[in-house]
Amino acid sequence: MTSTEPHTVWRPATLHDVARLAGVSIATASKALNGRKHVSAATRAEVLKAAGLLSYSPNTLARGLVAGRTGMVGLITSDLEGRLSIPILMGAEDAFGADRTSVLLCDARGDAIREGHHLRTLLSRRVDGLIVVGARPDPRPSIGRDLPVPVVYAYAPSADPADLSLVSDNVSAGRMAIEHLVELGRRSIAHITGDATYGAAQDRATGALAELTDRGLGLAGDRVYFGTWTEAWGRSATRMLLGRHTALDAVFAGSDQIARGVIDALHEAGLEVPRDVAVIGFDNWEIFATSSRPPLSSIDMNLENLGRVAAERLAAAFDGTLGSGVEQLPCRLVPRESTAL
Amino acid sequence: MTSTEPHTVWRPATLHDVARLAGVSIATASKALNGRKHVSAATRAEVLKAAGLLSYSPNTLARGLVAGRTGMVGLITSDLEGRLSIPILMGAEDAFGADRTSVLLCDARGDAIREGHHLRTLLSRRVDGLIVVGARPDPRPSIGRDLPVPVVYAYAPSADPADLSLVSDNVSAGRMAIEHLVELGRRSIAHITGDATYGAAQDRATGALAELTDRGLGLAGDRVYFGTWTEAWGRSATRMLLGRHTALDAVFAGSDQIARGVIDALHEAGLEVPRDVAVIGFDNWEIFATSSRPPLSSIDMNLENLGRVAAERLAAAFDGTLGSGVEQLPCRLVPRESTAL
DNA sequence: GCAGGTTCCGAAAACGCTTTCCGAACGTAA
DNA sequence: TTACGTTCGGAAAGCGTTTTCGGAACCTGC
Repeated sequence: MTSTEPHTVWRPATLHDVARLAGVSIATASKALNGRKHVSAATRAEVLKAAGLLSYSPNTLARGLVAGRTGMVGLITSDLEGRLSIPILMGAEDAFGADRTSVLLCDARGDAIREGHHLRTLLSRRVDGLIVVGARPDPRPSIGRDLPVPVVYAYAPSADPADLSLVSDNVSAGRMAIEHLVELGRRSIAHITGDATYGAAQDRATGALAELTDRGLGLAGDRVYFGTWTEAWGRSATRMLLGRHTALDAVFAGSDQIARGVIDALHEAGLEVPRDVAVIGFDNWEIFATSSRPPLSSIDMNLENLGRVAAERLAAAFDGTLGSGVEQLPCRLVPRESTAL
Repeated sequence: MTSTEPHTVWRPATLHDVARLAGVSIATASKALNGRKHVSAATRAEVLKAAGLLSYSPNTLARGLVAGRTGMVGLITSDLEGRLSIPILMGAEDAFGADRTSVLLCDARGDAIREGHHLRTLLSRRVDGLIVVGARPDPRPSIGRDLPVPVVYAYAPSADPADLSLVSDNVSAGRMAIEHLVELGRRSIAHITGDATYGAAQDRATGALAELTDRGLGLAGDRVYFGTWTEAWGRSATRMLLGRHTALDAVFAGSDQIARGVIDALHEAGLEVPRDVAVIGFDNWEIFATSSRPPLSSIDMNLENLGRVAAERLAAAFDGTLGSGVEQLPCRLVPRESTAL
């Protein structure tokens, strides 16, 4: 908190510096460093040595100016806690190769004005592409047609079918959860989930019902228990179910939080998980799933994969074409003790 | 998923285009758009009209090339879920002004190799500054001395005292928690917290003890209950406390997760929160604090503020000097029902 | 009608890099 | 020796800006 010497220590070396030190022209230096032809081995070595001495690091901006590509993509999110955007970002980083492409992350905080603002900023920075991550898995307004760069929507699809959207396959995920429970030998399965206005909740329920029907089973409690995405709802819905004296040996919860409420209520009722009732959640939110007792089996939306595919689609669009429509990506079952045996 | 027309619709207009359309030189166009002097009102209007027609948006890269500033800062994090980095990023965005400065976010995933890699990439992109966010609030290795740009460490301080680090003031936070409970009239206060190897845990405990001492009180249970950052530990520590038949009318928990375990165990024992025992947590992790029953009072580390101050320090460093050492930033009490009355 | 001062505009350099293209130097074959 | 091909290296243009500086046009007061 005290030092006050001027901070700037050294200006980064430029290609010009390297060339001068190596005694060649900047053209030759450039070619040598980039492995181009028309440079003798001796000169190349000389240039590399000079670059090393100056710890030269090429100015990516300048390079981008001439190449017409910046190697940056923008990620616009509305996800306040980063639970969605960080995994997606990591997937994208992986797919691009972190050294070739960097991600500019902007949080629009659910505000369309701010979103437009960020969009303009990113475009003026000449990002090569855009990933838009919504806050809830339902169609959201398109961020704009005819943008100068390709755009991929992840998690929340665009309402405009001309856009390309990547979402997790909630229907299959619903089937997957039921399949898992049935293979455990469970036959009286209830589905307690969140807000019925969420398309994802509907899709998961649809998938679950389809799988049950295919196996000649019905839903314990006779209906899907829609409610809110809270522990409290998980508890009260479970109490309702138990109060009806229906047979119950498994619950498919629409989120890990709901699942925790379910487990709570089951324990209260003297039932043991998974012996008496197996429980599976959704989201695989580590902090909830692993700190639950017993640890919670869950369906993971594979967000890293979403990010990875988004990056691939963008990369393809850079030198080619971008598709359109909604692409469903598979979820993944993460079994833990709450569905063990 | 079917459209395959070539994607690129239009190349963004350049200053050259604007100038041509307005019938002036690019120098004049530049001056007109940037509000410089030496441009007549008429010409300026003409240029602005042309820019509007072409929906011109200046190329920030090119601008950065000549200005020697990119208007980008790098944020290197190891925070897998983004719980820390997103709030810090938002604070930084706010302080910089999202239109002037953008944030390149890189996740090092706790890997020093990857961190070095990201560092190099960011430097070659000529970011104007760097924010390093650690995963746990303990000193971490410096990312490097004599970098060409100013660096601020947030949340986790750098081990090198020559670096500037911004951390939350855990000692004061500990005092704050105790003060709050005492003002509620509580006198038998226990402290159940996480891993003793965490400096933050020690600091909070130190603050709590100091405040108790200042008020002539001791710690219920006679010692700080260090353990793990889990609900399970919160439960078992609480059971131990209750088993000792010590008077207990409040618990200061080291994290919101621990606090939830504490509340669970209290309920199990037939005690009511906050009537019999008040509970305060730490982190103010919304999802835990608000879904707890009753909603959990907690100490918020003010991460947005951390980000904001980081941005301010960097901005000051751009045209001046960067301090060094560890700067403690205040936490904030968020009262909810678990300490009501 | 002319020195002097304002205004306004444009040519050109610069930022750091890549790439095209031309010329120099060398070696080889006739 | 001349002619030709090959291999290297450098000059220069260009990417899209900003900024400096010189000059043209105009106006003022004598």
